[in-house]
Amino acid sequence: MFKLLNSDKLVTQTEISKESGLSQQTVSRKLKELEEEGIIQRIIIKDGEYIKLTDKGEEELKRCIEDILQLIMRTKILHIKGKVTAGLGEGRIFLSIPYYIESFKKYLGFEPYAGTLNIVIYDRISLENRLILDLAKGIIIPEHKEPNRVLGSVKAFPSSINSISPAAIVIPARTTHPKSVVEIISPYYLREKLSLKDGDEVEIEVYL
Amino acid sequence: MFKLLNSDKLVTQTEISKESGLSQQTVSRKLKELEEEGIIQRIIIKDGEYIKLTDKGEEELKRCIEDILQLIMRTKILHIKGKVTAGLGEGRIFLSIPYYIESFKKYLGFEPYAGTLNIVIYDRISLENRLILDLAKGIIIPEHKEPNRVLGSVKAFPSSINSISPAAIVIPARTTHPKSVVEIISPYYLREKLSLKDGDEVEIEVYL
DNA sequence: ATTACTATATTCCGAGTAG
DNA sequence: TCTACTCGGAATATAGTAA
Repeated sequence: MFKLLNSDKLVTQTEISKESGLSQQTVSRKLKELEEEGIIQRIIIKDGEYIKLTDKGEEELKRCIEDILQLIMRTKILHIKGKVTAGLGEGRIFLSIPYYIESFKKYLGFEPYAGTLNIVIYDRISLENRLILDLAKGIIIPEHKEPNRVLGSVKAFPSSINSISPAAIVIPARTTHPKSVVEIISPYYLREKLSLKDGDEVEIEVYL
Repeated sequence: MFKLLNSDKLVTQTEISKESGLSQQTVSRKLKELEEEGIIQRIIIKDGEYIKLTDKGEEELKRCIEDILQLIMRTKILHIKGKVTAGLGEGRIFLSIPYYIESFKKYLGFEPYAGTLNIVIYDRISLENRLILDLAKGIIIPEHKEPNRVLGSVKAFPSSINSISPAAIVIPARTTHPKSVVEIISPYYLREKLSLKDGDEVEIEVYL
């Protein structure tokens, strides 16, 4: 049932019924209820219907994931692997702003080196774990208003990279990054400390 | 209900009942069912019970998270299958131009092998997914002007091919390709690495 | 084909209560 | 106190159809 729910494709209740093991009638009723609750939006035409999650629906599902995470994250460690890449860095801008440097020191306990290490993710598991970071709590460095600009909030996750710590994945609240890139800060110049060059694979352990 | 489920603390069904809004009787029955299904493990004593998720339970919950992620992911995974074909490659031209090689390294995190793998799509679903790529953001390798020529921008999507990654689908901004062909780059010589010959079917996972 | 209504069948919940 | 049973009523699912 779920898999077909956020499709931009035309689906029929019979298809959903087969996939979910429920009857077509139950699917009909459930979809109607979900629509009435504002979880999904439907366009019904002669040959079937188009179904889309609403923002509210997305929020609810994110809450579900958070609840589940609370449960299974006794292990509290996620693994993300990827390859070192240049550029793409919004993070290095943060590292030139005293407010963020002070905040990292205060919230993470270390003074960050003046640049970030950018990692491109290319496998499904790591990508999923990266998406979980969007939903997980993390350490929030709060928004900071200055006379002529607003410094947006940043979420950070204490991590180790190739077994070196401390380090942290930082995710700006407003990012233009694709979800397949993460930025690491650390007190060390990691490229040197780990002898990394573009394309080298690294393994990140993220502590939730 | 959930929050108390993985506790190493002693909990009573009345507590869970209050937290979940269900009756103590229902909690009793549900816990019994979960235990019989092997999702949780319980130690019941006079003052309450200790409840722990089993490995199976944890797996099931992880599957739930994956399902939900599939639904809400802006970063979606698309599947495209097709058959290996020779020629048609505009891509191999890119791979002889240093600017593109450097850019692929920078934006994708790997140094591409000097040739592309061309895939012909022949089924409706894959074709639809291919068309979605035209609309999706992807990773843009920007246009580059040189004294005597302009190197057009290229859109890339991190992918895996027959579970081998890293790899990327590359789509030139100005292409003469039909929409039913995609070009893959990778650090590997994929034909050899995957023992492919013309006409072999491959499955591509694309990360949006 | 579709989606969805109505009436019947099944499942589920919780009050009372036992152990 | 605990957990867990029985059982009647409520909620939910399906079969048969309508539109």
